[in-house]
Amino acid sequence: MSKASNYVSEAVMRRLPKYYRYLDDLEKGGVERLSSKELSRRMGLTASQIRQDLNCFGGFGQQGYGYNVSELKKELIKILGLDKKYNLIIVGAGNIGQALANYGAFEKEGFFINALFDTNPKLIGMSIRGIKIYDLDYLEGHIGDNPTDIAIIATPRERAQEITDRLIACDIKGIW
Amino acid sequence: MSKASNYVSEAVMRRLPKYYRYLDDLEKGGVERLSSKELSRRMGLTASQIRQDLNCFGGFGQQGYGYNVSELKKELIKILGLDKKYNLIIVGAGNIGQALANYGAFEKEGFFINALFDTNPKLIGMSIRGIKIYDLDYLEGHIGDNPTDIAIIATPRERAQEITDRLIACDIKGIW
DNA sequence: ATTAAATTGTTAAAATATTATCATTTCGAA
DNA sequence: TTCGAAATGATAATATTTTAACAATTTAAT
Repeated sequence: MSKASNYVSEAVMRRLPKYYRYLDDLEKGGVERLSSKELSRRMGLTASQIRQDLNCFGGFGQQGYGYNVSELKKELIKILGLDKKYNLIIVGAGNIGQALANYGAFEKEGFFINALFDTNPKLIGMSIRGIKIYDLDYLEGHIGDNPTDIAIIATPRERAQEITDRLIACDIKGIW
Repeated sequence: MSKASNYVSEAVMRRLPKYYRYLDDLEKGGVERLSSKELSRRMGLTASQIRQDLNCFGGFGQQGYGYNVSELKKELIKILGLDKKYNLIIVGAGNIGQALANYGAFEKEGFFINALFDTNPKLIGMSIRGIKIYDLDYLEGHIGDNPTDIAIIATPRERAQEITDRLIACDIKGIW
């Protein structure tokens, strides 16, 4: 049923979120079953590519029938890790950082913003939607004390490199 | 000097903005000359790839010397169209749409937001930084009357497809 | 119960993209 | 001025990605 190889190419990984979004829409639209051909028509890819992409993770379809939309969507959720929760921090509490912190919809997708960091004394100590703004000096301390999966860098570009280096030193899994 | 072929692969196009950002940083750091080898070291690509990518557009380098940073940057500006001005509209004046409209830094890069669109009667008629919010019904009308290069969709996802269709019907060059 | 149509998963072929190689050119030191 | 080191741009080799083809299986109609 499922393939032996465990390596999945980057090109495939890039397409997975797109598959997921289409399946989510189709499921919401009440579509239950779907052929690679039909999906290819909608997405503008080839049916062959879709079948090959999905087969990297296992034979989710059924010959002569196609794919079950909900089932396939569930598999994609597992593959993409959308069923997991992620803890975020935002470095830079300026315009963009504040806008992101205020934008509540991330929680629904499993992303929880735990802290903001900045160097501006006027901002340090403030809270946005209950999320505290800390002194940038405390960055490593916070990451050491709190599980942190992803950091969003929302600083002027000049500072981004330095921040990136510091985050990498902390073993952050994802930087955005 | 320059290559005959005029087709440039998507993979190359995806890398160009990254080249530009590195060159911009290097120029600001006072670096005048640069070899493909040195750039490859910094960017984590192969020197060969960099040379081949750049050669899609012409022989900007000099044997035995390398590339002149400012000159190469200028070429990339031309290739990427960063010297041009673009007129934008934002469809959806909710959280994200407003945040984008408020974020002034786009103008510096040549992107001018000309209008916002929404269906919410409370928002229609309002202005953000002098940018008016129009009724979504007026979308086609506005695009017909004003040069519009790019549309940013900042609506809930359910509406995005319909908006996209309408924008495509208007011959918008870019949708984000 | 048969059969035709539809569809998958897999294998093979074709197309693209990346990397290595190398002749040629330029710089810069002796 | 000569020579070696450094570097490009082009070409060739390798690797990856995409597409096509097809046997096997399932559905559904007659």
